[in-house]
Amino acid sequence: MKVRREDRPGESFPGPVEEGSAGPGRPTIKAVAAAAGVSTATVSQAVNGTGRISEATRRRVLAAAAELGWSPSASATALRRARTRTIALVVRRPTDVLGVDPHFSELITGLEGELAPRGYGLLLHLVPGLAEESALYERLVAEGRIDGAVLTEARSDDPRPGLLRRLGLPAVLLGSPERGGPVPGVGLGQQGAGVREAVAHLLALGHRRIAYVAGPAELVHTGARRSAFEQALAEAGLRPAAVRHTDFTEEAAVAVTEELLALPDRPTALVFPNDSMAVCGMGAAQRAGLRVPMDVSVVGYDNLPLGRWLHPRLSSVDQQVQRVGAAAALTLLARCGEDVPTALLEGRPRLVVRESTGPAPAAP
Amino acid sequence: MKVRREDRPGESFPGPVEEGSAGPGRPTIKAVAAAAGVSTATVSQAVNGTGRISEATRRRVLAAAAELGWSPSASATALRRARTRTIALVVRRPTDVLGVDPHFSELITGLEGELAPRGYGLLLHLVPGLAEESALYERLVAEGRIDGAVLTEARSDDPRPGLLRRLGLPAVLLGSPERGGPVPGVGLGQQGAGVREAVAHLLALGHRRIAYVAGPAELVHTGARRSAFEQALAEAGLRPAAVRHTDFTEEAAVAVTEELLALPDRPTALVFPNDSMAVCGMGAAQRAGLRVPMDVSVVGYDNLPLGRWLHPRLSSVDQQVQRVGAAAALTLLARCGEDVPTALLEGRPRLVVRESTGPAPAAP
DNA sequence: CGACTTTGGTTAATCGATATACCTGCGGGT
DNA sequence: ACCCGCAGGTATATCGATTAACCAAAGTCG
Repeated sequence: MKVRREDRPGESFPGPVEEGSAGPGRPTIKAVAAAAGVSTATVSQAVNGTGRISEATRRRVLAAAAELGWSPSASATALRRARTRTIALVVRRPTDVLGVDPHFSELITGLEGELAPRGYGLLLHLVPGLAEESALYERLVAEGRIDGAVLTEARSDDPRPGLLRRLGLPAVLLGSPERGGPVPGVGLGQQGAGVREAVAHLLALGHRRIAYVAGPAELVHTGARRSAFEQALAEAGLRPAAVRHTDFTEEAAVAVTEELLALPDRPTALVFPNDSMAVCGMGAAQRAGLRVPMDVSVVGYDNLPLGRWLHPRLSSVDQQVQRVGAAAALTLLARCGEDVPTALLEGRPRLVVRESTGPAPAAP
Repeated sequence: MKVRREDRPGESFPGPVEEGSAGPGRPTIKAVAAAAGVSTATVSQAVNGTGRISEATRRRVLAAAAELGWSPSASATALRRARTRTIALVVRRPTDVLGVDPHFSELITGLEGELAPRGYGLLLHLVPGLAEESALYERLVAEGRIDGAVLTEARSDDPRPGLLRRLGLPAVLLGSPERGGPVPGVGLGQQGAGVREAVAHLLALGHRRIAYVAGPAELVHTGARRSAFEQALAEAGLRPAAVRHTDFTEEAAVAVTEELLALPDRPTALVFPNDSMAVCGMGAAQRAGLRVPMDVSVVGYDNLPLGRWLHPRLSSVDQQVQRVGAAAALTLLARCGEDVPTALLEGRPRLVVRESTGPAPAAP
């Protein structure tokens, strides 16, 4: 199919929109001032609540503004105040054929919930790699397009906090438990607790050969979770059946699962670093003729909505990404000089037990 | 967990970022002009390629700009030119507890691919309902925050194209085959073809009792696909085993599936309006003790990445959402006065046959 | 009663870039 | 020698809002 444009008889939306076709254009502060019989300065002060304006005049101005449907121009305000009321979220996508991790959908939902009511916008960008991400921040800052940025997936040696600090751009970092870095970290910090709970659950079900599928080694949370996993097992006097690092792709999930299930001493439970991969792993296991959870148990991470509806329903660690997003937004807004309540992120990651985990199979 | 901020000994990122902490602030066009020994007008013209500037001076200016790391201020340019180089995408999410439909991730990927290289940004907003969506456009336009908008999920009596036309905002509408409306439609127009192909596939497999799960009746594509479905069956001398409208939520998918499978004359195949719902339906069927595809076949729509990895792998109609996104971006950019190639959207929706469809079970 | 404060507003500079109108040499034609 | 045209820039108004400085009128107080 071709995008309409040629071979159409009754073309009704020609080329670019002609300027001024919408009448006299949008009203400016001048029009409002004239309508209210005051100066533009008064309008500005009335709307912003600054300066000394009588209640009567203020109402008159507000009425005039509403009447004309006027809102201050974002560009003009941004220029004058050097604040754009825009926050950037840059998503690095592993490969460019796949879409964005569903994880981000949740995060965005959480962010938007706090940003929108305060008149802030979310500027979304997708980049292939870390180098492009840094270059993008430089450009966005150089152009003065944003007031702050949300950094996701902290890495062990992450160049971004330092960069943004140098650029003077407020930022928050997700996925890092570290304190005192160049930018504040938010949530996703007690990842270990979630993993520990998952391990405890599996141990209680009688599992002894538990394998762990980890994310890319360069991510901070990968290490945190991995050591939590190993430690939790160690406390029970066990060692991991296996630990494999992956690049977070579905392909890798399938490949690793197949490999783990072919091990001479097959693990009875698999712990995955996110739900997408867990789903893939579950599929791979089933395809290999194993039943979940009778032959092998599977645990995911993130508790995506979809997991509730699969068969079997996916047991997963809920880390409340939405709330983390909200907290990140609040923290960032505070750093942008906005007057917001302190971000409270009560609770920690919790395991949600569903159907993909069950008693360990009797020893063969 | 609490967001760090209190009870911390070595606070190292205090309150709002203090102004000017990053040195002399970002360079302006004046600095570049001074460095190059020319006027600011010359700098502007050199950078924009307008006016008459000698090649030598141009290079000198560009060098100075690069040296200082200067890019024109987006706010200033936007104010002067009345162009923000920002496009809005407003996502309406059915309920606020769930995240964003993965479908949108694909769409965004496609949009970004064309927007980013041209220096355009994507402003993302989430709203609960249609009324809020319209109000949001009004605000964004009143504030002059955007140059255009991508409208998704065309409705049969959609107020948005008219609204944006009145507001004078360039826009494209996704999911509408209609021509000649107030704004151009893009792709997602031959939905019928995809459904027809799916039906043909099922018929060839021997299915005779095929049920159709439809989206909300108010969406344009729902009607288009539904009639394509009924027509395709009619051509084979059949009637739908059932047609049910839903609100696109996972809950509805599960409920409808359970209802359909409990029908006295149980359908042997189910066609869903998107992959998320198909996955839910598949889960519901399996949970009801049915095997997919031996007892019941399932077809989705969208061909999301995840479908490839489930067990069984999901048969689905691929409508190339990413490409549609790219085409939408190009069409919109053209309407914004940008010089871009005409959007070509070759191909039409195609069925991808995987494992969730199989021969119809022998009649009981 | 005159200096002083307070109230309620206005004037004008400013943010950074763009575009129009306007100079300034300089070579060429006559 | 004089005017013209043009290449190559520059001075300045402008986009729309904010804000510091300022001002007029109306209390206020010793």
